[in-house]
Amino acid sequence: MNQSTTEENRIKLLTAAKKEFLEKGFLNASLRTICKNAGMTTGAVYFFFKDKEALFSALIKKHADSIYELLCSHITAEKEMLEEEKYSNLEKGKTNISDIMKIYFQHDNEMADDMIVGQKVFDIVYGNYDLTLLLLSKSQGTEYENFIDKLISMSEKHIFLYCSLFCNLLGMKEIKPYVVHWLSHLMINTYISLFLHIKDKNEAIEHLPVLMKSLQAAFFSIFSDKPLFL
Amino acid sequence: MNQSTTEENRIKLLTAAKKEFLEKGFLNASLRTICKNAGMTTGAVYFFFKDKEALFSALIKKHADSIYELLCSHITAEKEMLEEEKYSNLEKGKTNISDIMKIYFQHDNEMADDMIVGQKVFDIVYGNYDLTLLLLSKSQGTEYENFIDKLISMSEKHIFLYCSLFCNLLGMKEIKPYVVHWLSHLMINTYISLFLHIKDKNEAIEHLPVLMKSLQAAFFSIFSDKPLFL
Amino acid sequence: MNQSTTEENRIKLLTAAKKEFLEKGFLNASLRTICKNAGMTTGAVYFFFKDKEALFSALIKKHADSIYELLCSHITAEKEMLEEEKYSNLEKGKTNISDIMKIYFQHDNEMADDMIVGQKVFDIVYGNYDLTLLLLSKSQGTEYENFIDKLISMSEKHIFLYCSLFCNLLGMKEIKPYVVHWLSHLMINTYISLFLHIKDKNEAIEHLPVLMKSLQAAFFSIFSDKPLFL
Amino acid sequence: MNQSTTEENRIKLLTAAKKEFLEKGFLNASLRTICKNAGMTTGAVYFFFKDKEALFSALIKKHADSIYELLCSHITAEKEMLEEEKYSNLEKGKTNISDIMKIYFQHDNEMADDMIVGQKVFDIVYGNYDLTLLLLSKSQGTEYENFIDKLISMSEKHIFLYCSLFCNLLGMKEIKPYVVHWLSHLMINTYISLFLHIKDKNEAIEHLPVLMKSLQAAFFSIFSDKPLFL
DNA sequence: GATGAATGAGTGTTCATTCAT
DNA sequence: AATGAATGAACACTCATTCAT
Repeated sequence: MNQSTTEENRIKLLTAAKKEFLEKGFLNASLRTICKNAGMTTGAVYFFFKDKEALFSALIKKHADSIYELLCSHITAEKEMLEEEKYSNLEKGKTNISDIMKIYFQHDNEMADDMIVGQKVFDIVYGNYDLTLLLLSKSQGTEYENFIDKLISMSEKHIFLYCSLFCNLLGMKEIKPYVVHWLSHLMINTYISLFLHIKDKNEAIEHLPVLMKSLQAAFFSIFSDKPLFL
Repeated sequence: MNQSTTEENRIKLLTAAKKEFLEKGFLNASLRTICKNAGMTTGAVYFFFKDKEALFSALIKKHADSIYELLCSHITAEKEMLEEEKYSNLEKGKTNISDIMKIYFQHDNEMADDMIVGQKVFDIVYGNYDLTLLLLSKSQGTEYENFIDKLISMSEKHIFLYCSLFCNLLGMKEIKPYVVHWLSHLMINTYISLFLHIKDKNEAIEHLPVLMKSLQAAFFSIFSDKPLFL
Repeated sequence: MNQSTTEENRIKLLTAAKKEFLEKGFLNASLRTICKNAGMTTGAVYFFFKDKEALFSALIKKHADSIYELLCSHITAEKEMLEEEKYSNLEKGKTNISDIMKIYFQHDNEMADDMIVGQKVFDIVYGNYDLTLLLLSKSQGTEYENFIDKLISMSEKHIFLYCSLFCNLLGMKEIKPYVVHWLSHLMINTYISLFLHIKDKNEAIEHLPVLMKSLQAAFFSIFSDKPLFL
Repeated sequence: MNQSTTEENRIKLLTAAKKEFLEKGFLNASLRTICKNAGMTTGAVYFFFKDKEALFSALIKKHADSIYELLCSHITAEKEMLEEEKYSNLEKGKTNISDIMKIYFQHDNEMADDMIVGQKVFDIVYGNYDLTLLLLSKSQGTEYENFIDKLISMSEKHIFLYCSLFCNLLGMKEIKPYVVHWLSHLMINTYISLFLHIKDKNEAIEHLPVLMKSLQAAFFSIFSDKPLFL
């Protein structure tokens, strides 16, 4: 018991910090309160952590990194798929969107990739609900305050590749940058909204197919001039 | 001159407050700074306003209300349209989604209702860019911090009516509440994201048709079991 | 009584600050102690002063300025005397130090300039003994921590002019810069040491003639190769 | 290896302390920083030293002592010289200052005593420039903060003897105590100023003859009533 | 011999708010 | 109608020091 006391105190501090940050957000959280709740004195926090922000980061760094990296690897994977040129049989400028969608969903059926990634994300994200909440909603004033924007802009690059490819095949002019951004925004916030509203992971996962299908509809509709698929 | 001085001072205070809140957000804004910039002393603010939050509210109340009410009246209007039962020719449980869409877009062609509302919203929202920014991004810590959620949950009721009607006609079981919420989230955030990224109203409006079509695709795809309109 | 309370409080604060700074020096002084002794709360100091250093400066600025300016004007005056070329009858390179001293002390007898300046300095410096003490001994950590150096380097320029002139007349090579600096150091510290040791102004003034004569001896000996005026 | 490790750690600590004290002065130095730079933990310092001040003292005690003792022994030596009564041929009350100076400088030519002491001082003082700097400029808050005063008041006793003797021979009344103090101040600060401004020992020594001659002029001028050696 | 953890009082500073005038 | 003075609690953070191990 004795030798673990320090680590226990560190954890007490982190636990109290998590609670306080969740309740008040980073900026309004009080180190005093955290220490008091951890049964320690104000100075103690500075033994373990450089400053208030380091305490916050210590809570969520690993978590934030794993979320970020999962998205990175997903995007890298998709990029490779595009480079494999599944769409290479299609004739540039003369293809129509239905042909593209057929290929897209073939692949999707095989891999169900989007949903697999979705599930992985949910494993992590729901694996520590509080930390994710901290990261997404309570990090204003820290280096993580733009975390969502980072996710969006990463996903944006990925979506842009698809848009470029499809526009090229369809003979359309490029999708406007903001629309690409918006699509990315849509996707990332779909996950985030789901997370924030549905506290139970399995229930969230049950929602995924519908949301994905709907997002895909939103996405592909971009490439059609017709009012809507009629 | 004398009787208007007071009103002038009120306005100076509000102007300085707007600047400060925009720069730092509600919580981090300093009343001291506001008063200094308004050329007044700290006490003055308490003559005009009950406290810091009342000052913030005084800035955006009208603006927030008008946005809120516009959405209300839009929803009421749509509700009436539904009650007029444009879809009454369709046979319950035996209609398919294409039929519904035909009617939906007929009406839309006549009215271009969604886009008209969109334009009205933009008139208000871009009419005072700063106040909208305050409301959407700088209101944490005030009664308005959940303003977006309020919009979403109002829009939710509206979307729910459509969903109910369509499901009924299609013989589907009801759309899950969260999916309805999410659709609403999608729509509201589409406006908000557009606003935050595109500072120029006309440019924003140019984006609307694409975004609306895409949102409609997302919406209608909900009612189809098929992977996607193929 | 009521309307003067604020100014009284300001003075209480300054008085308490003076006491605390004198006892502990700027860096080790505690604003809390100052406020407590002034019968005020910690925040009060920030109504009157920007920060701790501004409180210190408020105490001694005028005082420091008047000392500095007195020295400035003295030096300017002496410079003009040199420009009047009292020494113009002497032949460059062929004069000896006794001739120079004769002229120097002629002027000095008329004006007793050095001592008059000395007396003025003492009027100011002893006029508020505590403030001078603050400035000279307790200002580490403030903008005044190098005040003495400023005085020395100003006096240095003045002494340099004399040295240049005399060396020129004597046909000597220039006095080394450090020696000029040291002479300046000598002079300024003579005043400062006197001040710090002799708390009574008149007693201090009684010492001046001896010290001045001795300093002059130190000064003129620089220009002689002989062991000493024998 | 083991038994020297402790000593090595002591030295690491002292080295890091020297650096920190030089940079920030005693009061503003941080034990934390010292320990960190020494690669040790905060507690370690308290094994070797009683407290912060003991650490400082451990650095400079020997150095300060040797400077102090050199001055002591010099003064003792001079006292003996005086007791040998080199000036015993002179008639009390009827001697003039020139006669005294002749003897003084005779002795000085033989021994060049002042300058020899000066060189010894410089060997020590420049032998460890950092420690001397610590002692002279960074010791505020420690028992050494008045070290210079101690030197001055010791040298004072020495100068007092000369003054007494000379006054006696000259038939003058005693030099005032403060003037004696000031002369001592002059001398000690001449060394200190030289040290602080001229980092190179040999260059400093080159300056000594001029400074000494000048100081001697200052000294002997004290015993003359005439305006100055004319 | 030295660590590493923890203390607790201390720092200067900022804040929204109050209130007599 | 508005000032200007003052409050007092709160803030993040630093410090020299202690002590069980």
